[in-house]
Amino acid sequence: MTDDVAAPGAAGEAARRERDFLDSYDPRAFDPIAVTVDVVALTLRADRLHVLTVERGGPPFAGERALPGGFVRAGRESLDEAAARELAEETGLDAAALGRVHLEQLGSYGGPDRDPRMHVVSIAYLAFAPGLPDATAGSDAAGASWTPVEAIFPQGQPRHAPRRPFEQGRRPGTYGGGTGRRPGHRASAQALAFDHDRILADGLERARAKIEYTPLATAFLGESFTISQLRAVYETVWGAPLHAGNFHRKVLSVPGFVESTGETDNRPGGRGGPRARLYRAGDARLLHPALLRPDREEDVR
Amino acid sequence: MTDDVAAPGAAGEAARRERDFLDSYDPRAFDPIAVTVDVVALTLRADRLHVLTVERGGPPFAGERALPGGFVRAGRESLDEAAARELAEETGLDAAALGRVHLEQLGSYGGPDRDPRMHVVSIAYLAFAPGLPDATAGSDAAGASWTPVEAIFPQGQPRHAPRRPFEQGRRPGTYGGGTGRRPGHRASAQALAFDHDRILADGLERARAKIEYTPLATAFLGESFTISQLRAVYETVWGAPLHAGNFHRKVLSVPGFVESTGETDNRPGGRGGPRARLYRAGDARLLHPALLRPDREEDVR
DNA sequence: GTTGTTCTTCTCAAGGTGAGTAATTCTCAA
DNA sequence: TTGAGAATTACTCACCTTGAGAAGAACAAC
Repeated sequence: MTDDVAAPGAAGEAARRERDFLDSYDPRAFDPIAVTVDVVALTLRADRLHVLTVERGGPPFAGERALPGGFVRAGRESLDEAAARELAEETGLDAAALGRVHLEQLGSYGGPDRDPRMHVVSIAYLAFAPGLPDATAGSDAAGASWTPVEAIFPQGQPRHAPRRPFEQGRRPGTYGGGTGRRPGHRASAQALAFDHDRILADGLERARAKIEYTPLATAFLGESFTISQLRAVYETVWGAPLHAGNFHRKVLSVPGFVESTGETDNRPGGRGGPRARLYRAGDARLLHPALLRPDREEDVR
Repeated sequence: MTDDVAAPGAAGEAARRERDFLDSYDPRAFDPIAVTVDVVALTLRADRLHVLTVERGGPPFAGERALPGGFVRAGRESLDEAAARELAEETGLDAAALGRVHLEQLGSYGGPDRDPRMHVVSIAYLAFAPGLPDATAGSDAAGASWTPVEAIFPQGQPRHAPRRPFEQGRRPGTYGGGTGRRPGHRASAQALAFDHDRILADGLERARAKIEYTPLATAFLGESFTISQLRAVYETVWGAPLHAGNFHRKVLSVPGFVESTGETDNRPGGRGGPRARLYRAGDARLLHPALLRPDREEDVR
């Protein structure tokens, strides 16, 4: 049915009418909606997940913390470009360093009341960054800094309390202790301005899901890394300890996930054990088979 | 570090400043960006995947086909509401019928030149609908109709030619034949207006991925269905035949995917075989373990 | 040296998957 | 009426992946 999907016939007449239409078109005839990009930039520091936040310099929500973001420059940049620009401005990274950062679109948030000024549609982006220097506030953002995710969602919010299928190999600092907040403590009020709590929660869930079937966990690490460091990424993002032996076997058996550099770690601050072999990211874009999160029975409902 | 994530102190002063700011705020001070929603609505008709398209009544791209969509009503609706409204208008469905339709956000498209009129950011939505009546053009859309996806992407576009691990159980009409287009034939020019080809391609890939780990394939079917009908959904969306026996075992073994109604099909147009048992969608939101697409080695790269 | 920790490799049992076979029930056409 | 063909459903079997545990070797700290 209806096979005339493309109708390139009668091109001259149609082109003239299009021109007439565009000449008389007034972009300001509509009620305006502002378009912004917000970035959920995640990184790992000292075995804890951190998110880049800024302190808002002016109203609305002056003084509160928020995700970095800003208005899209109308007619001059794409959404991806706007997100990359905002991230670069806030972190002070140059294009080269930004090349090692994974940036993908997360989703859009467009409720009419999410910003008191006017109807603002925000396109959220998710970034995975390797350990970055302290975010020296680029220009407009008053104070950009890496905030521990647990400081915003004390319990790991949309996630349930992590279970421990076994206690062996528990690594300290992976979850819990450090902030002095007791487990069970929850953020009663919102921690970030606007609906950025929700955006961050969505970003975290996306990150947790994405490292299951893509090699993006390596984006949190440097050029070369050990299997243990890679495992620490998974344990930190998922908030659950993993079986070291099985993880090792799995990572090496998935084709294209990592490839050996032939070198070994020089162990700067190790707590014992043999020198680990170093690997770099392979050429796989998809993990096959995937590394699945343990114990997701509850999520099935 | 920086534990003062929420700063509710000095509330009076801050509130007064916020009010002053909002009173003097002019929403039209910025270069405008228009915000639209576009919907990739998929359904199954006669064992072929169809997408809802409209013929554009006016410029730009007058006369060409496009995805249904329209401007978001500033200050009056959320993105989700706008997408549901557009879908309802285009299909002529009431709220009740729309309740059976799955609608989720797909992604945003915001290149500065994707619309010749001005910078338009479009939030795309993806809908899974059961067999719907002919889309009687609601109001504004000239002619809304269900277009076979193969008419837009003759070869199944972003997908490679489907392989056949086995020939047994090939169902006619699942892919290939019907349009008279020979395999190998590709759409050279774009088939849909704007960048809607790309949006549709992204929607198809999302649909293919989503039915792997969610029970959303049932959203293409009626209240009750047979395992074979469910398998036909997977075969049509994935464009590859599946092993009937293994599929059967798998679907029944995943907890919460389907539940028996106790009844059997009355077989309106069957080609033989015993009456199949009927099932309805279960209460699972995630398939565990997932039904994975066969043969994705190439995608891994 | 001794102790404890980490890296790496094995083993084993349990469960999921792809492929094939078969009994049964139905439609359709000779 | 009968036989061919097809669909539903249930098995079987070999293979692979996974979770859990164990163990040897290498290294740091006391």
